[in-house]
Amino acid sequence: MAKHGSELTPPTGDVLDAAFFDRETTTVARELLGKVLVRRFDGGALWGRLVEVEAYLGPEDLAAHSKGGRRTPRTEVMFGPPGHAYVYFTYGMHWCLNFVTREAGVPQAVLVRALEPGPGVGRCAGPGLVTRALHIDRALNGAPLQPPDLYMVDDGAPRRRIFATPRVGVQGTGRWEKRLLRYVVDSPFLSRPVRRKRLRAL
DNA sequence: ACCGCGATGCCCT
DNA sequence: GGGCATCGCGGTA
Repeated sequence: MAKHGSELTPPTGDVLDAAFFDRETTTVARELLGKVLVRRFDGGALWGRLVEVEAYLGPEDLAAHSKGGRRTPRTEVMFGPPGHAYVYFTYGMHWCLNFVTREAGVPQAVLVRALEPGPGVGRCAGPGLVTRALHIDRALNGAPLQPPDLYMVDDGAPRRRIFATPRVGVQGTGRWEKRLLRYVVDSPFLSRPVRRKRLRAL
């Protein structure tokens, strides 16, 4: 009996590989919706289905940590190859999980903002909650998105209608704060409700 | 429903 | 030292 995590088996299917992440970041972000994030540790497994993500398009994107090509110890993994985890710490208490996209040298990423939690998984309606529920922290920064520790699975679930909104918590970045780079599917597990009227279908 | 605010620590053109 | 890709709470409505 494992100490932590569920005893149940996570969904199986194709594991998303580096080629999946080595594409337009907005495309990757949209296609990630409905796929399953799996976290294994201590012999247990935790997982959830992605329902909310955001694209960060540095260096142009003034809301991205990699804006202006900023290359620092924190942003370093975003300059690396696609299909790796970028995990950063914010507000003194929260970790945020991103997936690095595009080829090495192009510092872009997709932020995981909300999941529909699998069995035994706590609330995942927000980036800080996702990492807390799945036990994700600095130890996974730079990790490849491959079994066993952390990976994405396409279990063949049907695609759902995708909507786009401005990104959460992005201000003072001119046109970037208006761009529709947050992608969601209709779900009760979003980090914040989306007004039907403002939804823009893709 | 929206709004303000405190917690808390790392980052840094 | 100021800001931060957040969260949960408590107030007002």
